[in-house]
Amino acid sequence: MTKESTEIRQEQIKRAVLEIIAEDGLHNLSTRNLAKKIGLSEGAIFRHFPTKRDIIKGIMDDVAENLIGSLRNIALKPEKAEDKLFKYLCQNVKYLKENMGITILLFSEAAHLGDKELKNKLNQILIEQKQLITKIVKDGISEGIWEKSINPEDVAVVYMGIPITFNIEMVLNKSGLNTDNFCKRMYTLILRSLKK
Amino acid sequence: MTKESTEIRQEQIKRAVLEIIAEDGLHNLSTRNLAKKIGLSEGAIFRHFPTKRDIIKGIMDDVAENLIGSLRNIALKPEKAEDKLFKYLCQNVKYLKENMGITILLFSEAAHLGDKELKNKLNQILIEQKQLITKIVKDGISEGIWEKSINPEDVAVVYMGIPITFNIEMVLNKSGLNTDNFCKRMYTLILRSLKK
DNA sequence: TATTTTAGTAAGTAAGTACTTACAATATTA
DNA sequence: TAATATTGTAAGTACTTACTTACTAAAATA
Repeated sequence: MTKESTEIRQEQIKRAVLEIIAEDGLHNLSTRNLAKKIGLSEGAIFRHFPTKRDIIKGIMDDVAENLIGSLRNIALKPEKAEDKLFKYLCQNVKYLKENMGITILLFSEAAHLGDKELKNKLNQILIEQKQLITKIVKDGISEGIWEKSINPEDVAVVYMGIPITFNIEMVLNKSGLNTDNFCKRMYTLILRSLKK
Repeated sequence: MTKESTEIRQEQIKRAVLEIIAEDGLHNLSTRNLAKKIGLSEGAIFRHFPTKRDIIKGIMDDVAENLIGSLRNIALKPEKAEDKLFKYLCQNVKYLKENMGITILLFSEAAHLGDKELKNKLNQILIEQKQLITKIVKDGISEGIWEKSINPEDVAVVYMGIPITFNIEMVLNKSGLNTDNFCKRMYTLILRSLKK
């Protein structure tokens, strides 16, 4: 066995978690299968992560950094709100498509409700996403292009459902839903409810 | 121990499943806890259901009958599309609120992907819901009150996200989200994207 | 009332879980 | 090169899981 640093192994383990979920389903996510996937013994897993929960925690932190980070970039740039909304939605959908396992993992953790720390992490991810959308909507209203009587937070709630529904559909009938089209179509609809 | 018929026990067991999920989380849904909740021995559970999966299957059939049944009633009635849309949304949200455990159960099963039959059952539930919404939108377009260039199926996708998001929020921060208000606010937004 | 069917129990089973332990091989550093 | 820190393994732990078995008590029926 070639020896690798903990850093590399941690990345391999987190990647393997998402692969197992996407390919074989969450019920196959055991430390045994995890080790098999990477080609390590089960004990080696625990050399690099103290518990299985810490692996999940690590993945959640990645989401907070990568997905939320890129969304934040889009939402806070000094661009036209309309363009930001479009880019935001597309980036969101794209990330979920490329990391299919993540959504399943996140919401399953929410469903299991076992761990308050994980629950809070997920909650914060969702809250920030909603805040960013709310911001974009407010920007558009300030620009004068969108109806000012609209409640930006309600728009955020409706928006949030779109990537989630997208992901559920992908999980249920792995049809090759066209991301580009999906993104544009949803954008068109949301825009209709925003415009004056 | 008083003896009860299989019919009664089956209902008790299904109800107990939802209670356990809503109160203690999905990770506490074991046949052991199930039996304890009802006050039976674990073996007795298997007198009335051949496997644990069959219990879940039974609950899914209930959803198909009760929720989808009532939604179908609303969607197919000869009423104004606007009124139907509102009632549909409210009924949907109300059902999820009263049967909190159900959504968690359904999507967790989707996430676990273990059983193709369960997956198909869930898929059909979602497909029919989308079809009903699509129908209402088409009705509104026929009535001439809604923009005919809109794709009714896209509206259905956006719509579907709303009850799901609602439920996720409920699970995550059991705040007493006002159902009436929630329903009206979301309705207002969707209506904006539909109107000419 | 006697018999048969049904619903219950206690105790077990095999398989799976996350995680540990004692030790060995490999890098890194002195 | 020798000492040390690090990463690996095989085997085992205690526990939980869905489900079974052998038997018993209570209804329903003849």
